[in-house]
Amino acid sequence: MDKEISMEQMTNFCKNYGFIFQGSEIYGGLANTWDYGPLGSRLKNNIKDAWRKRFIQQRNNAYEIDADILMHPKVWEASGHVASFSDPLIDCKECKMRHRADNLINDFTSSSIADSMTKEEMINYIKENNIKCPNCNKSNFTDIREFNLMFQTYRGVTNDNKNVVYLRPENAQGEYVNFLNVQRSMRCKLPFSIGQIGKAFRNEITPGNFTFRTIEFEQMEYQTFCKKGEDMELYEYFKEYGKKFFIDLGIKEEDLRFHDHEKLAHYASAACDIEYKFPFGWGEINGTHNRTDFDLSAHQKYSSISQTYLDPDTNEKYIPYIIESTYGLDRTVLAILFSAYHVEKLENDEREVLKLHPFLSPYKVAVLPLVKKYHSEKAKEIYKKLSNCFMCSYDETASIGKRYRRADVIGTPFCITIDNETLNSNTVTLRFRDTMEQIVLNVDEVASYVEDKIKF
RNA sequence: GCAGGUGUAGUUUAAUGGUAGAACUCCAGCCUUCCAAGCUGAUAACGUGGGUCCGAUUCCCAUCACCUGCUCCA
Repeated sequence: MDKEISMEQMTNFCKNYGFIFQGSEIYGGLANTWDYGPLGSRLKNNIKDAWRKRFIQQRNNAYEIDADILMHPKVWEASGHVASFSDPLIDCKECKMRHRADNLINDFTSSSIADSMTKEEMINYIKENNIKCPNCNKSNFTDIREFNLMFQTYRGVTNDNKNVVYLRPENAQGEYVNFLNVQRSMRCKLPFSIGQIGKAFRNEITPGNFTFRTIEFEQMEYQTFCKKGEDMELYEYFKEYGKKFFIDLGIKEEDLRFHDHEKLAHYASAACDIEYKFPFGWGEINGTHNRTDFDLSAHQKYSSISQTYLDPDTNEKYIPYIIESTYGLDRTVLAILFSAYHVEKLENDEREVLKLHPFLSPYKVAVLPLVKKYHSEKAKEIYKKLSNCFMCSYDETASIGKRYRRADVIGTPFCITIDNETLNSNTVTLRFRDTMEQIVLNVDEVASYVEDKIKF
């Protein structure tokens, strides 16, 4: 961006132009929920399509699925989320600092004995050993409260514990439990990939930065199943492939960086984020993980269904390794908005312009009659025709200059004006958003001209 | 979850213990033949709930939401 824009200004921008609205706004809002408006959902869907093109269409042996949000509860036991997503939290009554009880004990003893303790055992241990708050050095804690990051609900009409189901906290398990289904039905050989776009839910209390951290969020996930030994090469490959994807979407390379993890999640042997430089600092927009054979092994154990692959080349049977590359869709939308937002100084004026990749733009062409009473009939005719090919907008109010600006600020790459020449010789003036250059085209050439320019 | 800040039309804001004025935007009309022109008109706001008070947008309390910084998570 040429001009710094704060998170607050971006929030207002998104509201003003119909990209993103606060969730349940008329009721005062619900924390960390945001609704995509007409332009925001177009942008988001275009990003999904761009991802599909790069990750499914243009790659060999890659398949998209659409798994259910609700899955068998055992899935989350196998994945480790039931255990590791419920942290035993404890608050210091003196300084109000919140801690994890198991960490307090483990740090105190320099061991991992708390990992096998129950809640009561942990409370007692802290009391007996007079473990102090690391912040204020006093020992006056609340009870332990377990806070599970997974949203729980119940199937059936009774709130019986046996009927607990979870909203998925990640999409990945949908791909893993369908590994064999996809492999058989698509006759896949390793390595192959399963991608999925969908919503996931995490019941986090932590505040978000606009849509950066929300309780409901959408991911574009890509799981590549491979032979052990080929995993690290693929891992490195997908890190770079992901970065290139973001650059192709229009994010500047200097606003991106890799962040290798030292502390790893329970399922991963290697993890690296791609981060974007947001106003609040660097924030993760992609995560690439080497999940090894952890997930499929766990599902084999919990389901008693073999998750092995018979390698036709070597006749070996083994559980594949998985390289996961996850894209936070809402975060990608936000990063792209920040990247695209510009304020340009003109001679006596300035313009706000969203320099989106044309493929991502909500509208591809704005159709503008030069003078409403002379040209609007013809313009509507052309608008109707072009709308068969791509999203168009139509604007006949206020001056032509103002209408150009309206198109600029929402990222429409092309404007065509309908004037007397259109009526006489069937030509229109086509104007580029980025350079404000104009060319004259025959009406019948517009669609194919634009189609060519909006490719991803 | 902690600390601080903010909350008045879509946006930016003004004033006020006696229910609010503007600019921009948007809409309608006039004008206008290529980059936010002009004129006329219209719509539109005190986050929510309590309390004090004859009366609260204003003072107090609570709550909700957002922003900033921590913390946490990945």
